[in-house]
Amino acid sequence: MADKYVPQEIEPRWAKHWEDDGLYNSEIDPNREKFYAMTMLPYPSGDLHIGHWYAMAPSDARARWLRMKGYNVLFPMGFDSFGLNAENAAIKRNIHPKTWTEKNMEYMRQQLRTMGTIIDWRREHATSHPDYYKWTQWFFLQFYTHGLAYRKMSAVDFCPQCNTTLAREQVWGDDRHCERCGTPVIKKDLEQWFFRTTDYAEELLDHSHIDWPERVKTMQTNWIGRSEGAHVTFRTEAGDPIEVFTTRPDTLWGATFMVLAPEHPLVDQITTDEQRAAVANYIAEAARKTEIDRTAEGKEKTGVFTGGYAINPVNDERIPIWIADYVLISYGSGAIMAVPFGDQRDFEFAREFGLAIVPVLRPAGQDADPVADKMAEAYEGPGIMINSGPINGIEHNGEKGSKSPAVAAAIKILEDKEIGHGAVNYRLRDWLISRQRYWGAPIPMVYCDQCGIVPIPESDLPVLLPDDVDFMPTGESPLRYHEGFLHTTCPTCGGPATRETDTMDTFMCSSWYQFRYLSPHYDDGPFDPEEGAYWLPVDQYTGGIEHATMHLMYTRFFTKAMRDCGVFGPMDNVAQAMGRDMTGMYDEPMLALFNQGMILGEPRDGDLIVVEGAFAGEKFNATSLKVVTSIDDIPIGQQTVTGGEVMRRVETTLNVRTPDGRDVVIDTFDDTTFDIPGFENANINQIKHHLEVEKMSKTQGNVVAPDELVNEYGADTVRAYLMFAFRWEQGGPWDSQGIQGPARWVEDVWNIVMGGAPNGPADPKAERALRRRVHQTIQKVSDGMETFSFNTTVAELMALRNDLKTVIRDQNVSATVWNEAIETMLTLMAPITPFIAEELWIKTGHEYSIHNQPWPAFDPEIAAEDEITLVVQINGKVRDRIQVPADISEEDAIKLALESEGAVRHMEGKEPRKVIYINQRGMVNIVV
RNA sequence: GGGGCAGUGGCGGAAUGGCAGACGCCGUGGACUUAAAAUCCACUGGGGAGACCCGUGUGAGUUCGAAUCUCACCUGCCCUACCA
Repeated sequence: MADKYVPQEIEPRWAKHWEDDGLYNSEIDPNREKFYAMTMLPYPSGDLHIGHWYAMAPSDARARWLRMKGYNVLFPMGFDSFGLNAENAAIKRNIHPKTWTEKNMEYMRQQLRTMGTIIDWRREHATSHPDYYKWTQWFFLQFYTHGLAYRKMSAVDFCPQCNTTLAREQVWGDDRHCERCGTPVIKKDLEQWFFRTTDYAEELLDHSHIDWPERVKTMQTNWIGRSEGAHVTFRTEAGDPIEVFTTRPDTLWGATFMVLAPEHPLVDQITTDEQRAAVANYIAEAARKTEIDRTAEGKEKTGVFTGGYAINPVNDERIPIWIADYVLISYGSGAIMAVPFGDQRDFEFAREFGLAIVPVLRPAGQDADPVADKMAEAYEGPGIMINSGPINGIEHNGEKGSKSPAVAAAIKILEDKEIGHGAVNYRLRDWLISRQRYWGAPIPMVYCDQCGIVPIPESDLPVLLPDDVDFMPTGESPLRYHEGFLHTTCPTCGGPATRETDTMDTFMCSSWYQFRYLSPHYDDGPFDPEEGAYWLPVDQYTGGIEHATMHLMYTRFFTKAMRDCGVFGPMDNVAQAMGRDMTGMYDEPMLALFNQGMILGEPRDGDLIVVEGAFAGEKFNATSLKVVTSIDDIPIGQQTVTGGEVMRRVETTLNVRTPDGRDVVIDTFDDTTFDIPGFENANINQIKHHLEVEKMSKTQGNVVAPDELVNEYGADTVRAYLMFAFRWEQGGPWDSQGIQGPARWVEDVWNIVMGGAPNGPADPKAERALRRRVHQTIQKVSDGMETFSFNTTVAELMALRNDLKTVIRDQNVSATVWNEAIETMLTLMAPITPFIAEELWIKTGHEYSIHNQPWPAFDPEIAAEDEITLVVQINGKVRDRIQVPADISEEDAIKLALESEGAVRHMEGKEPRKVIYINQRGMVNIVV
């Protein structure tokens, strides 16, 4: 063969050619339908890992497919380049975050270019560049002006490792740890900036205009946590109001005590002198306890009586006020009315402290009222109200909110008596955006003794990050110690003022980046209205599920807030002139979303070793070490020889599991001899340790480097493998053997195409069969691209390869039919393996570029089978298969089926009771 | 405790009411080779000489027909959690 497949030569050449030509430059074209496809932008950690490839390459393939289908496609890329990693690197390695970030981005750009994407690099942006964060700051000012940003002192979550506050969404898990570093958070009282996300709670619950995965919608819905009920105002004996939220206002007549969160502002006032010491003690205890301690104690209720009393507004009963840490200051009003009869937590608390329980409902289907002393747990089900004055006899049907007649009746009474009103409460909190860190966009505000909080005028943006800063992790922003940054003059009065030294949560930068791609160098606004009117909104977004309640909520909030601040106004006229109807187009950032899965590390057994040496206490000091092939070669229970499977290696120490299941720690030294088959001068570094299926991480040693794969196999093969290996939405553990399949496929295609057309006598039947297969492949590949079923898409193309190999062996189609098949196959492959498709396209005498070819048209007539296998079933079991013409009539099919050998044998002369004919599947089922 | 998703060969997976296991990896046998790699050919869910039988986490059900629909259970993963 004259020409061998050398991806290392082909791929860089085409990558350069395409870029020099601007083949993938996306320009506004009102005559063509646009498609804005986007993948979540990477953080510039410094190395593109296999997860980036897995997220981007299939997305790129789909964008390419849409492009060939005739859409004007925009597929941009940028960097989420503010953030803690850069700052931590600065502290650790004494490199400036800017230097570190820029260097990483430069390297990653090069890596990304090997992937063969249709990224339009002219539109790249990085969120840490001043011409980007100027507009992040501008959005802050817009939100501030429109009342969507406010500053408040509150108990906020603080990560002691990252030395900064976190938004509620960024605190994860049972132990409430930092999303980024895993350290449990602590509470701090701080003045912080918030965005009013809760104003949008109701709108964020509405997912009806977006095609997003159910899972994401459910997670967001649960996160927002809407509950319907009522606000009720109780009063202390002194007349101070205590507002509570309840989902069960119908049970108000059973409220026998109140509980305040220990941090509640009224606690001090209510507490009587006798109780003061006990209360102070309890508050101190609660503050001291970490979240972990609280959970560790399970649901054991603790609390203290304040000595104070409140009046139940519906029946004027005098009820005691307690404090307890099961009431959270951060939810609702930080105070509850306790109804031990109908709420399990209140029930437990009442039983613990001997408080009154008043039944207020007769459970459905029972003919006697419940007796408080006999109850084992609270009753939360439906029934008829009792002991509840004006609402006695009304039904609580178990439905939530006003759908329950009893709840509706209770709300009416509250509103009539003006002691409360129907209300909706959300679990969602306002978004805390202040971060006490350097490497982020400065919040553009100043504090003036004369004028108070003053926004920086738009014309003075951006507020630049100073370069010369000490990166000491103090828990306060390093900017606070930068005199030149800190001290400024008040924009209003010109007097001395200090700047806000906190920076913004980096999720703020990524909340609007889809807009900046449109015009990354535009100077008169965050994006060019001309571009926006054409490209917006994003048609297809792809990325990981981990951002369901973070980035994906924030960007939805941001888009809606932008709309309400009038940011999209300038686009309207342009859109109208273009003939685009933008109704509802500013409500959601991304119309469709697809979540790809994650690639996990490859599992592997550790080396089996036999070690000679001696035990020194618990450890075994090795003099020689040998890798063996069988567990039977390892002696057990000896003093000078041990061994087993290597489970872990830390420096020169090995953790080994012996054949009888014990764990031994083996120390090796400079003079320890190593005998490892396949290595000349073996050393400890060549010992392989056991790997479980886990997330990839450097410390685990299970990281797959895409650069190495590209060097070895070429980007086309890596792309194809990532699309073929798993269901894209699922992901799974890496399999280093599996890449052989796609590697052979790509190489086969090369050899098939370079081998040229067959030259034997053509067989019309074989020609028809080949054309049929080609058109069936067009349909299946198109369907697969549409539905993100990339694995079956590649499988179909592999199957076509198999058929072409058969044709080569049989040498029985004409050059015309052959060439048509090759042409179509290359076009179908172009989105998946862009380099080899282009190279072979040109080599087979076609015009540059294959990536400007239209997607092949599917012809159902050519794809139709003319003969099918008729499956004959008796009572649902396959008993025969017969070849019949595809257009066989029902009668003929049934007749042939009844006469078939297998059917006759299994019917044993019985009469068919019923015969079912399935046309589409070519099947006859005979019931006897 | 609440909510969601999933369970198919040794492995990744295909089939969403109609021939279970497409496509690929691994494996086995053979060809080529002094040999190996690569490549090519054949086989590759289990049982059985075979006709056939069994088989999609378990058990029931609906149906002429169930991996697919319904119910219960088991297992795993994800989210959430004293949310009033």
